[in-house]
Amino acid sequence: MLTIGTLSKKTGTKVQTIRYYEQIGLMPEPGRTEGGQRRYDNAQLDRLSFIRHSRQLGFSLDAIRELLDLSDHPNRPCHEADAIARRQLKQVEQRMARLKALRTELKRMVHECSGGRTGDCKVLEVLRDHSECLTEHEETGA
Amino acid sequence: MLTIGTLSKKTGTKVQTIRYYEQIGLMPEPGRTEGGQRRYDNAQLDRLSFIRHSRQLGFSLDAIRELLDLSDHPNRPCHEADAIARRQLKQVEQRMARLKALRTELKRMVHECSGGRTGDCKVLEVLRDHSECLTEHEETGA
DNA sequence: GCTTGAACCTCTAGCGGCTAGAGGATGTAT
DNA sequence: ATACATCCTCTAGCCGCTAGAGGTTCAAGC
Repeated sequence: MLTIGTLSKKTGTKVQTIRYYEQIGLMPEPGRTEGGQRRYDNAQLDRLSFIRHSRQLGFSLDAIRELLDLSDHPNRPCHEADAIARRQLKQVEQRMARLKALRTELKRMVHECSGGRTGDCKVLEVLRDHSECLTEHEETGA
Repeated sequence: MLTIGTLSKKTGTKVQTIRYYEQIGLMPEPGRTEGGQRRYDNAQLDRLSFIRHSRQLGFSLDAIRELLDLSDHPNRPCHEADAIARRQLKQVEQRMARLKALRTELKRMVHECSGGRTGDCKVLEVLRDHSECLTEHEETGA
Protein backbone atom coordinates (compact mmCIF):
# COMPACT_ATOMS: atom_id res chain seq x y z
CA MET A 1 0.00 0.00 0.00
CA LEU A 2 1.62 3.18 -1.23
CA THR A 3 0.89 6.72 -0.19
CA ILE A 4 0.49 9.36 -2.84
CA GLY A 5 3.86 10.79 -1.82
CA THR A 6 5.62 7.47 -2.43
CA LEU A 7 3.91 7.16 -5.80
CA SER A 8 5.01 10.67 -6.54
CA LYS A 9 8.65 9.89 -5.82
CA LYS A 10 8.64 6.56 -7.63
CA THR A 11 7.26 8.02 -10.83
CA GLY A 12 8.60 11.56 -10.70
CA THR A 13 5.08 12.95 -10.81
CA LYS A 14 4.02 15.78 -8.53
CA VAL A 15 1.40 14.92 -5.97
CA GLN A 16 -0.98 17.48 -7.37
CA THR A 17 -0.57 16.06 -10.82
CA ILE A 18 -1.56 12.61 -9.62
CA ARG A 19 -4.69 14.03 -8.07
CA TYR A 20 -5.32 15.91 -11.29
CA TYR A 21 -5.07 12.68 -13.29
CA GLU A 22 -7.59 11.12 -10.95
CA GLN A 23 -9.89 14.09 -11.36
CA ILE A 24 -9.92 13.84 -15.14
CA GLY A 25 -10.40 10.09 -14.99
CA LEU A 26 -6.97 9.06 -16.23
CA MET A 27 -6.12 7.39 -12.94
CA PRO A 28 -8.76 5.30 -11.13
CA GLU A 29 -10.01 6.36 -7.73
CA PRO A 30 -7.73 4.64 -5.25
CA GLY A 31 -8.68 3.11 -1.93
CA ARG A 32 -8.67 5.33 1.12
CA THR A 33 -7.63 4.99 4.74
CA GLU A 34 -10.21 5.55 7.46
CA GLY A 35 -8.96 9.10 7.66
CA GLY A 36 -9.50 9.62 3.95
CA GLN A 37 -5.96 9.40 2.60
CA ARG A 38 -5.29 7.72 -0.74
CA ARG A 39 -3.53 4.34 -0.82
CA TYR A 40 -2.26 2.82 -4.07
CA ASP A 41 -1.26 -0.65 -5.20
CA ASN A 42 1.28 -1.78 -7.77
CA ALA A 43 -1.19 -1.87 -10.64
CA GLN A 44 -1.78 1.81 -10.11
CA LEU A 45 1.94 2.45 -9.92
CA ASP A 46 2.34 0.73 -13.29
CA ARG A 47 -0.47 2.74 -14.76
CA LEU A 48 1.03 6.01 -13.62
CA SER A 49 4.43 5.01 -14.97
CA PHE A 50 2.81 4.30 -18.32
CA ILE A 51 1.18 7.72 -18.28
CA ARG A 52 4.36 9.55 -17.35
CA HIS A 53 6.42 7.75 -19.89
CA SER A 54 3.89 8.50 -22.58
CA ARG A 55 3.89 12.15 -21.58
CA GLN A 56 7.65 12.24 -21.86
CA LEU A 57 7.26 10.96 -25.39
CA GLY A 58 4.90 13.86 -26.04
CA PHE A 59 1.58 12.03 -26.22
CA SER A 60 -1.44 14.13 -25.28
CA LEU A 61 -3.57 13.02 -22.36
CA ASP A 62 -6.29 12.10 -24.83
CA ALA A 63 -3.93 9.89 -26.77
CA ILE A 64 -2.77 8.33 -23.52
CA ARG A 65 -6.35 7.60 -22.63
CA GLU A 66 -6.68 5.64 -25.85
CA LEU A 67 -3.39 3.86 -25.33
CA LEU A 68 -4.34 2.85 -21.81
CA ASP A 69 -7.63 1.54 -23.06
CA LEU A 70 -5.84 -0.56 -25.67
CA SER A 71 -3.39 -1.76 -23.09
CA ASP A 72 -6.31 -2.94 -20.96
CA HIS A 73 -7.61 -5.16 -23.79
CA PRO A 74 -4.74 -7.40 -24.85
CA ASN A 75 -6.77 -9.38 -27.38
CA ARG A 76 -7.69 -6.54 -29.65
CA PRO A 77 -5.66 -5.96 -32.79
CA CYS A 78 -2.91 -3.48 -32.21
CA HIS A 79 -3.07 -1.39 -35.35
CA GLU A 80 -4.80 1.33 -33.38
CA ALA A 81 -1.91 1.71 -30.98
CA ASP A 82 0.38 1.72 -33.96
CA ALA A 83 -1.67 4.46 -35.60
CA ILE A 84 -1.53 6.63 -32.49
CA ALA A 85 2.22 6.25 -32.31
CA ARG A 86 2.58 7.04 -36.01
CA ARG A 87 0.46 10.12 -35.60
CA GLN A 88 2.69 11.23 -32.76
CA LEU A 89 5.81 10.56 -34.79
CA LYS A 90 4.42 12.67 -37.60
CA GLN A 91 3.72 15.52 -35.24
CA VAL A 92 7.22 15.34 -33.83
CA GLU A 93 8.66 15.44 -37.33
CA GLN A 94 6.55 18.43 -38.25
CA ARG A 95 7.61 20.28 -35.15
CA MET A 96 11.21 19.49 -35.85
CA ALA A 97 10.92 20.85 -39.37
CA ARG A 98 9.42 24.06 -38.05
CA LEU A 99 12.09 24.44 -35.41
CA LYS A 100 14.76 23.91 -38.02
CA ALA A 101 13.43 26.84 -40.04
CA LEU A 102 13.26 28.97 -36.91
CA ARG A 103 16.79 28.08 -35.98
CA THR A 104 18.05 29.10 -39.40
CA GLU A 105 16.36 32.45 -39.12
CA LEU A 106 17.46 33.10 -35.57
CA LYS A 107 21.03 32.17 -36.37
CA ARG A 108 21.06 34.56 -39.27
CA MET A 109 19.62 37.33 -37.13
CA VAL A 110 22.13 36.88 -34.36
CA HIS A 111 24.97 36.53 -36.84
CA GLU A 112 24.27 39.79 -38.56
CA CYS A 113 23.94 41.84 -35.43
CA SER A 114 26.76 44.34 -35.52
CA GLY A 115 26.52 45.34 -31.87
CA GLY A 116 25.70 48.97 -32.56
CA ARG A 117 22.61 50.98 -31.75
CA THR A 118 19.16 49.39 -31.68
CA GLY A 119 18.25 51.68 -34.56
CA ASP A 120 20.56 49.68 -36.82
CA CYS A 121 19.99 46.33 -35.16
CA LYS A 122 19.56 43.50 -37.62
CA VAL A 123 17.61 41.48 -35.11
CA LEU A 124 14.94 44.11 -34.79
CA GLU A 125 15.00 44.84 -38.49
CA VAL A 126 14.25 41.25 -39.36
CA LEU A 127 11.39 41.18 -36.91
CA ARG A 128 9.98 44.31 -38.47
CA ASP A 129 10.05 42.93 -41.96
CA HIS A 130 9.20 39.36 -42.70
CA SER A 131 10.27 39.76 -46.32
CA GLU A 132 13.87 39.65 -45.10
CA CYS A 133 13.41 36.07 -44.06
CA LEU A 134 14.92 33.44 -46.28
CA THR A 135 12.83 30.59 -44.96
CA GLU A 136 9.17 30.17 -44.29
CA HIS A 137 8.23 29.56 -40.71
CA GLU A 138 4.49 29.94 -40.49
CA GLU A 139 1.89 28.33 -38.30
CA THR A 140 2.55 28.56 -34.64
CA GLY A 141 1.76 25.28 -32.98
CA ALA A 142 4.76 24.40 -30.88
CA MET B 1 -7.91 54.38 -40.82
CA LEU B 2 -8.18 50.64 -40.56
CA THR B 3 -10.87 48.63 -38.87
CA ILE B 4 -9.87 45.77 -36.62
CA GLY B 5 -11.08 43.34 -39.28
CA THR B 6 -8.77 44.83 -41.89
CA LEU B 7 -5.86 44.70 -39.47
CA SER B 8 -6.78 41.11 -38.77
CA LYS B 9 -6.64 40.18 -42.46
CA LYS B 10 -3.47 42.13 -43.17
CA THR B 11 -1.53 40.50 -40.36
CA GLY B 12 -3.19 37.11 -40.17
CA THR B 13 -4.14 37.74 -36.56
CA LYS B 14 -7.59 36.89 -35.27
CA VAL B 15 -9.70 39.84 -34.19
CA GLN B 16 -9.97 38.48 -30.66
CA THR B 17 -6.24 38.12 -30.47
CA ILE B 18 -5.74 41.77 -31.39
CA ARG B 19 -8.10 42.80 -28.62
CA TYR B 20 -6.27 40.44 -26.29
CA TYR B 21 -2.95 42.11 -27.14
CA GLU B 22 -4.52 45.45 -26.32
CA GLN B 23 -5.84 44.11 -23.05
CA ILE B 24 -2.43 42.93 -21.92
CA GLY B 25 -0.81 46.18 -23.03
CA LEU B 26 1.13 44.82 -25.98
CA MET B 27 -0.82 46.91 -28.44
CA PRO B 28 -1.70 50.53 -27.58
CA GLU B 29 -5.31 51.57 -27.20
CA PRO B 30 -6.39 52.69 -30.63
CA GLY B 31 -8.67 55.59 -31.52
CA ARG B 32 -12.37 54.97 -31.65
CA THR B 33 -15.26 56.07 -33.84
CA GLU B 34 -18.18 57.92 -32.28
CA GLY B 35 -19.93 54.59 -31.98
CA GLY B 36 -16.98 53.09 -30.14
CA GLN B 37 -15.35 50.97 -32.84
CA ARG B 38 -11.55 50.73 -33.00
CA ARG B 39 -9.67 52.45 -35.80
CA TYR B 40 -5.97 51.81 -36.44
CA ASP B 41 -3.19 53.61 -38.31
CA ASN B 42 -0.15 52.30 -40.10
CA ALA B 43 2.14 52.54 -37.08
CA GLN B 44 -0.16 50.15 -35.29
CA LEU B 45 -0.22 47.86 -38.29
CA ASP B 46 3.58 47.77 -38.22
CA ARG B 47 3.59 47.04 -34.53
CA LEU B 48 1.19 44.17 -34.91
CA SER B 49 3.23 42.75 -37.79
CA PHE B 50 6.31 42.90 -35.59
CA ILE B 51 4.46 41.04 -32.86
CA ARG B 52 3.12 38.37 -35.17
CA HIS B 53 6.42 37.80 -36.82
CA SER B 54 8.14 37.50 -33.47
CA ARG B 55 5.50 35.01 -32.35
CA GLN B 56 6.13 32.95 -35.47
CA LEU B 57 9.78 32.85 -34.49
CA GLY B 58 8.68 31.52 -31.13
CA PHE B 59 9.36 34.54 -28.91
CA SER B 60 7.21 34.76 -25.81
CA LEU B 61 4.96 37.76 -25.35
CA ASP B 62 7.26 38.92 -22.57
CA ALA B 63 10.29 38.76 -24.85
CA ILE B 64 8.32 40.61 -27.50
CA ARG B 65 7.49 43.30 -25.02
CA GLU B 66 11.21 43.82 -24.45
CA LEU B 67 11.97 43.75 -28.15
CA LEU B 68 9.27 46.32 -28.87
CA ASP B 69 10.63 48.52 -26.17
CA LEU B 70 14.12 48.32 -27.66
CA SER B 71 12.72 48.98 -31.08
CA ASP B 72 11.10 52.14 -29.73
CA HIS B 73 14.48 53.49 -28.58
CA PRO B 74 16.81 53.44 -31.59
CA ASN B 75 19.72 55.08 -29.79
CA ARG B 76 20.26 52.49 -27.16
CA PRO B 77 22.93 49.85 -27.65
CA CYS B 78 21.52 46.74 -29.22
CA HIS B 79 23.22 44.01 -27.25
CA GLU B 80 20.03 43.47 -25.32
CA ALA B 81 18.07 42.62 -28.43
CA ASP B 82 20.90 40.38 -29.42
CA ALA B 83 20.80 38.63 -26.05
CA ILE B 84 17.08 38.00 -26.33
CA ALA B 85 17.52 36.49 -29.77
CA ARG B 86 20.39 34.33 -28.58
CA ARG B 87 18.33 33.10 -25.67
CA GLN B 88 15.57 32.19 -28.08
CA LEU B 89 18.00 30.41 -30.36
CA LYS B 90 19.27 28.40 -27.44
CA GLN B 91 15.75 27.36 -26.50
CA VAL B 92 15.00 26.31 -30.03
CA GLU B 93 18.13 24.20 -30.11
CA GLN B 94 17.26 22.55 -26.84
CA ARG B 95 13.79 21.73 -28.04
CA MET B 96 15.18 20.29 -31.23
CA ALA B 97 17.52 18.04 -29.31
CA ARG B 98 14.64 16.76 -27.21
CA LEU B 99 12.46 16.15 -30.23
CA LYS B 100 15.27 14.27 -31.89
CA ALA B 101 15.43 11.82 -28.99
CA LEU B 102 11.67 11.43 -29.06
CA ARG B 103 11.68 10.79 -32.76
CA THR B 104 14.26 8.06 -32.38
CA GLU B 105 12.18 6.33 -29.76
CA LEU B 106 8.90 6.67 -31.63
CA LYS B 107 10.45 5.38 -34.83
CA ARG B 108 11.76 2.36 -33.02
CA MET B 109 8.39 1.70 -31.44
CA VAL B 110 6.50 1.93 -34.68
CA HIS B 111 9.11 -0.10 -36.49
CA GLU B 112 8.91 -3.00 -34.11
CA CYS B 113 5.14 -3.24 -34.08
CA SER B 114 4.31 -6.59 -35.62
CA GLY B 115 0.65 -5.84 -36.20
CA GLY B 116 -0.65 -8.55 -33.91
CA ARG B 117 -2.71 -8.31 -30.76
CA THR B 118 -2.37 -5.39 -28.36
CA GLY B 119 -1.12 -7.89 -25.81
CA ASP B 120 2.07 -8.32 -27.81
CA CYS B 121 2.25 -4.77 -29.08
CA LYS B 122 5.74 -3.31 -28.96
CA VAL B 123 4.34 0.21 -28.81
CA LEU B 124 2.48 -0.48 -25.62
CA GLU B 125 5.31 -2.52 -24.22
CA VAL B 126 7.76 0.31 -24.60
CA LEU B 127 5.36 2.70 -22.93
CA ARG B 128 5.00 0.29 -20.06
CA ASP B 129 8.70 -0.03 -19.48
CA HIS B 130 11.03 2.89 -19.81
CA SER B 131 14.06 0.66 -19.43
CA GLU B 132 13.46 -0.50 -22.99
CA CYS B 133 14.29 2.96 -24.24
CA LEU B 134 17.67 3.43 -25.81
CA THR B 135 17.72 7.19 -25.47
CA GLU B 136 16.96 9.53 -22.65
CA HIS B 137 14.08 11.86 -23.19
CA GLU B 138 13.31 13.40 -19.84
CA GLU B 139 11.94 16.76 -18.85
CA THR B 140 8.78 17.72 -20.58
CA GLY B 141 8.96 21.31 -21.59
CA ALA B 142 7.78 21.44 -25.16
C1' DG C 1 -0.71 7.87 25.69
C1' DC C 2 0.80 12.19 23.91
C1' DT C 3 3.12 15.30 21.10
C1' DT C 4 5.31 16.65 17.18
C1' DG C 5 5.69 17.59 12.39
C1' DA C 6 5.70 15.80 7.84
C1' DA C 7 2.58 14.49 4.79
C1' DC C 8 -1.97 14.37 3.59
C1' DC C 9 -6.80 16.49 2.39
C1' DT C 10 -10.12 19.81 -0.45
C1' DC C 11 -10.83 23.84 -2.82
C1' DT C 12 -9.87 27.70 -5.69
C1' DA C 13 -7.19 30.29 -8.78
C1' DG C 14 -3.48 31.01 -11.95
C1' DC C 15 0.00 30.18 -15.86
C1' DG C 16 0.59 31.21 -21.41
C1' DG C 17 -1.59 32.47 -25.40
C1' DC C 18 -5.12 32.51 -27.14
C1' DT C 19 -10.23 30.98 -28.81
C1' DA C 20 -15.25 30.67 -28.72
C1' DG C 21 -19.74 32.19 -27.96
C1' DA C 22 -23.64 34.99 -26.10
C1' DG C 23 -26.11 38.95 -26.75
C1' DG C 24 -26.28 43.32 -28.42
C1' DA C 25 -24.66 47.86 -31.05
C1' DT C 26 -22.66 50.06 -35.18
C1' DG C 27 -21.42 51.05 -39.93
C1' DT C 28 -22.14 50.93 -44.81
C1' DA C 29 -24.30 49.79 -49.15
C1' DT C 30 -28.42 49.77 -51.49
C1' DA D 1 -35.21 52.56 -44.43
C1' DT D 2 -33.41 48.26 -44.27
C1' DA D 3 -30.41 44.55 -44.29
C1' DC D 4 -26.57 42.36 -42.64
C1' DA D 5 -21.59 42.20 -42.04
C1' DT D 6 -18.83 43.67 -38.77
C1' DC D 7 -18.08 45.52 -34.53
C1' DC D 8 -18.57 45.79 -29.23
C1' DT D 9 -18.09 43.76 -24.17
C1' DC D 10 -18.09 40.07 -21.22
C1' DT D 11 -17.42 35.51 -19.61
C1' DA D 12 -15.69 31.05 -19.89
C1' DG D 13 -12.91 27.46 -21.87
C1' DC D 14 -8.70 25.06 -23.91
C1' DC D 15 -4.12 22.05 -22.20
C1' DG D 16 -1.53 20.26 -18.57
C1' DC D 17 -0.45 21.24 -14.91
C1' DT D 18 1.15 24.24 -10.53
C1' DA D 19 0.65 26.93 -6.31
C1' DG D 20 -1.34 28.26 -2.15
C1' DA D 21 -4.74 28.64 1.69
C1' DG D 22 -6.46 26.50 5.45
C1' DG D 23 -7.30 22.42 7.70
C1' DT D 24 -6.72 17.04 8.98
C1' DT D 25 -4.28 12.57 9.52
C1' DC D 26 -0.57 9.48 10.24
C1' DA D 27 3.63 7.46 12.21
C1' DA D 28 7.55 7.89 15.04
C1' DG D 29 9.70 9.05 19.30
C1' DC D 30 9.28 9.82 24.18
